[in-house]
Amino acid sequence: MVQRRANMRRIPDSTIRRLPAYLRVLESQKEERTTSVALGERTGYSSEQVRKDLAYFGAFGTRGVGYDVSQLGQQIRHILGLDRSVTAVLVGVGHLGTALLRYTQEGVRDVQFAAALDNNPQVIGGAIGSIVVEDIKHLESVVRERKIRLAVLTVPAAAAESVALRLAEAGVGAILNFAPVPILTDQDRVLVQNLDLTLEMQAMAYFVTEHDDLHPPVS
Amino acid sequence: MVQRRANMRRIPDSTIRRLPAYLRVLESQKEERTTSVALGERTGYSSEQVRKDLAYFGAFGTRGVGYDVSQLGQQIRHILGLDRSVTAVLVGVGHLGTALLRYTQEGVRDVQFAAALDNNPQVIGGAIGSIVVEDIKHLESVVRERKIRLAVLTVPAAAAESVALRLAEAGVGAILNFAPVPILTDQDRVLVQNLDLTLEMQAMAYFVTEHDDLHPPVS
DNA sequence: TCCTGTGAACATTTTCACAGCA
DNA sequence: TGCTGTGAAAATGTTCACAGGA
Repeated sequence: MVQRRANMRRIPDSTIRRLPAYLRVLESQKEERTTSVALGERTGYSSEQVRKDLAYFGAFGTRGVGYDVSQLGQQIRHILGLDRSVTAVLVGVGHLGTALLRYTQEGVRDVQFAAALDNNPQVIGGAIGSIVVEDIKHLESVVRERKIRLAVLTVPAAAAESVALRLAEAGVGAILNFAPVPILTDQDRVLVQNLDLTLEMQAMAYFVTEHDDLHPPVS
Repeated sequence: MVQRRANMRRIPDSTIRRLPAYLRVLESQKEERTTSVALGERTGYSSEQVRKDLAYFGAFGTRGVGYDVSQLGQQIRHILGLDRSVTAVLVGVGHLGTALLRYTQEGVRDVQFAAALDNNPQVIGGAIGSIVVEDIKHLESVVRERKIRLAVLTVPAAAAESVALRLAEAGVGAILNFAPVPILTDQDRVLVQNLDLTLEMQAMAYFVTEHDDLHPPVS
């Protein structure tokens, strides 16, 4: 889960996490108007949930009618900061990093990577789409000069902590960490979201497992 | 979030999601014993949280002492079903799929992929580690013959829904969907967890954005 | 009438505080 | 004394139910 620096906040985290999903539906929408029911169906959330989420930032739907698609989209982009082109740095251009670099070059609504860094000479200098991979030794100057506030970490476990430290030191505001080890330090300076894909798969295993025998507390 | 088929449940979802993190710490642990405080520090959760999670399935720590590392590890593996070698199928061997295939071949504790499928002739027949990529047209027989219960979807958005349908039809119990579009159908037959990495990045953008101007509900 | 916006009820999750065993 | 296990309180998140404007 996201750990916050301060805690004064008006919009719940859970709402923030759903906004990008609404946004994507809105951007694939041809009609000018939509409703909370339609938005709910296409995102998998309840219509009440949708309305409550949108109401948090004073969304103006029209009673009896619904929401204006482009206006609402613009508003969500503004909340998320996506209208101010959030620039990010990706560290670790392996398969996962490459996948993320490609995804984010497909849509305009996405977070844009201003740089991709790696320490592998075989990778440095190569391009993923329009982004040229640079040497990780330039991490500090890249972050400072391009005013990067968001970092995505896709490095091996062993490197994660030290790279995170350098990123925090260089002044990024948040780190989305995909390395298979949690980043635990410096959480008052940067916000860290750990997202470990192998852990997610292990959790899923539970849901396909028969548990009849489990609960009688084992002795 | 995970949507459940039934809802009788004793261990909360939130607990299940943390168990793999505890497990990983336990397996990198040299000492024979550990405590809820140590486990908390290394996973980023509070010690009370750890104790409560472990108590759900009748864990036996020893008061005044702590938990037996190997016993607790074994117990968590059992809860998650990882001691019965959960076999999974990966569909879509792009960069993300390849990354997942590699990760899960590194540790014994992980979910093991029994098959990887794709529709690209360039990819079919190739190997990622010890796993040979097979033609997606064999999806149904692969799932049935290898008794696969868990599917990981890393296909393009356009293919996600139809592949999910085939997987559900073939009898998998759960789908972990990384495609940038939510799987919404058939949720009473299979459990679906949608995990969209680009959406996660967009949500992170919020946390590095200044919001002073936002809240005065916009008019 | 239709669909939003929202207080209130409900449910879930986390944190607190401490009793109790080794 | 040290650390677990657990009720109770607090916080957070979701659903219900309906008032009210277009």
